[in-house]
Parts: sequence; structure tokens; C-alpha cells
Amino acid sequence: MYRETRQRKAIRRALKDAGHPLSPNELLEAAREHVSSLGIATVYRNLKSLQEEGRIVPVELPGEPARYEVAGKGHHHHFHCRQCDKVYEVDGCPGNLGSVTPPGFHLEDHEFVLYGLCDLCVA
Amino acid sequence: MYRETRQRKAIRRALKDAGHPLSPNELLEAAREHVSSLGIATVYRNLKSLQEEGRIVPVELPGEPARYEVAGKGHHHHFHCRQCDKVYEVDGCPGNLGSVTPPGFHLEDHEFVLYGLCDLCVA
DNA sequence: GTCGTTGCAAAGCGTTTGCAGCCTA
DNA sequence: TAGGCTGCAAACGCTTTGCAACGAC
Repeated sequence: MYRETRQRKAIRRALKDAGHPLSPNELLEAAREHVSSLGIATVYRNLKSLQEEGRIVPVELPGEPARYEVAGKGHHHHFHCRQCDKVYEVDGCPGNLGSVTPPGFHLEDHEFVLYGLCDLCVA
Repeated sequence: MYRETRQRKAIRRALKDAGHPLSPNELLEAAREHVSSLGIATVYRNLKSLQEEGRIVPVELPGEPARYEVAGKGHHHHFHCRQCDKVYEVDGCPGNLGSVTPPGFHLEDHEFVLYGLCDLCVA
């Protein structure tokens, strides 16, 4: 159904190579290394279709534009470095969620974001 | 330093009366009940100055426009109802954060968002 | 050759800013 | 009365959409 164009390949490859969530703009710059004429509209369109296919998932952090990462990584959360602005995956989950859910509320999902300095910026 | 204008009063009152975080637009509609000529630019300007004064704090949820609540409530998190789109405060905190922080990283803060149905929407 | 895809430019949408007149202190 | 504040409209940055040309199948 979806065609494998040069642009689409470049976008998927850039996302995979990055290893951490990328914003549309970061993705544009990265993918332009392979397809220099790439336009931002194409990035958005492909992000949308890749999401619909389930190949990537949005990583939405409070007050930040959405970033995207490859799907299928299992339950995890993110660490946002205040210095370099990169977003890292963190495995595991604090759990203990029922204890903070108000009575009568139905909990379906949760998001969890850590803020601080990554190992590179600590040094 | 800051003048207590009708607009400013209406905005602060609307925020206080709501009892839960409001978006700029929700705030505009609520505050217009008292000052019908109120403009959205004034809402944004007052939100900014009230923040600088420390009277309100932004509540930023992933993928959502910022909402605002009155400051001074102590450590808490939020529950976002998927049905009515309201945001509620939840007291307490799962804790156990150190266990998910990657080695070498310096944890300074965290955000935590619950998703599901509020008690009104469950019923 | 078909028809989905691309790049450009224009349109949207939420937020910010410039400016002349207004109103609080 | 002075200078901060307001409302309007224009500007802004990010995202989406319209359209004609392009290119994967």
C-alpha cells in the first residue's frame, strides 16, 4: 500500500540510526544527509503514515514538540536532559500507581518523565 | 508593581473558582463572564505575569496546550480524563524514582501523568 | 500509465508583539 | 497625570493542506 520512496527510506533510516526520539526538525536535518531536497511537509506526512502503520510511536513530553521513536520497544519511559535537550529511554517503571489513583477513577495508562542531567552532561 | 485591573481580577478569580487547571482558552471564556470585552492577548499576558509573581504554575501535559493552576499546592501530579478532557490533581507520588534512573544520570525532577476516566465519566 | 508521493507555497492554529488609547495608582 | 494595561490586528513558529509535477510499481 505505501510506496518505499527515497524520502521514506531516508526518514526511517534516520530514525533508526539516531537511537533516541527525534523531533520533526531533527529528523529533517538527519534525513537530508541522504535526500538533500527533502521538505518538511514530507517529513510530517511520513511521520503520520508511519504512525498509522504502527512502525513508529510519538514521544510527547510536557511543553515540548512531539518526538518520534521506532515502535515495539515495550513499556518504558523517558529522561529529558535539561542541558543538551536530548531524550533518553529508561527501562522499568516505578509502579505503585493504584495508590495515587483517586477513588472512583478508572486508570488506563500513565506517562512518566524524568528531568535532570544525562551522564555526558554531568561530566 | 502590578496593577489590579478588572481583567486581572477576573482571570485570577476564574482560575481559583475552577478548582482544576485551565487552558488559556477555557480561562478566556470563564473570565469573560465578568469582563465580557476581555481579549485573549490579555489572558496570555496575565498568565505570564502571574507566573513570574509565583501566583500560578503551568501544568504541561504531553501533547496538550499548557494549562494553569494556582500555586502553592505542594507536590502533586495530574489525572487526565480521556472522556471529558478535564485535568484533576492527584495527591501523592509513586516514589521509587532512583530505581529507574540510569547510572551516571543526575535526577532533578519528574513529571507524572495518569490517563483514564474520572469518576463522573465512569458513571 | 496510474495514482500515490513530493516540494513548494499558502493556509491554519495557538501564542506573542506593536501600537494607540485607556485606566489604575 | 504617568506609565502600566488593554484590545485589536499583525506577526510568528510549527504543522497541515492544495496543487501541479514526479516517480514507484
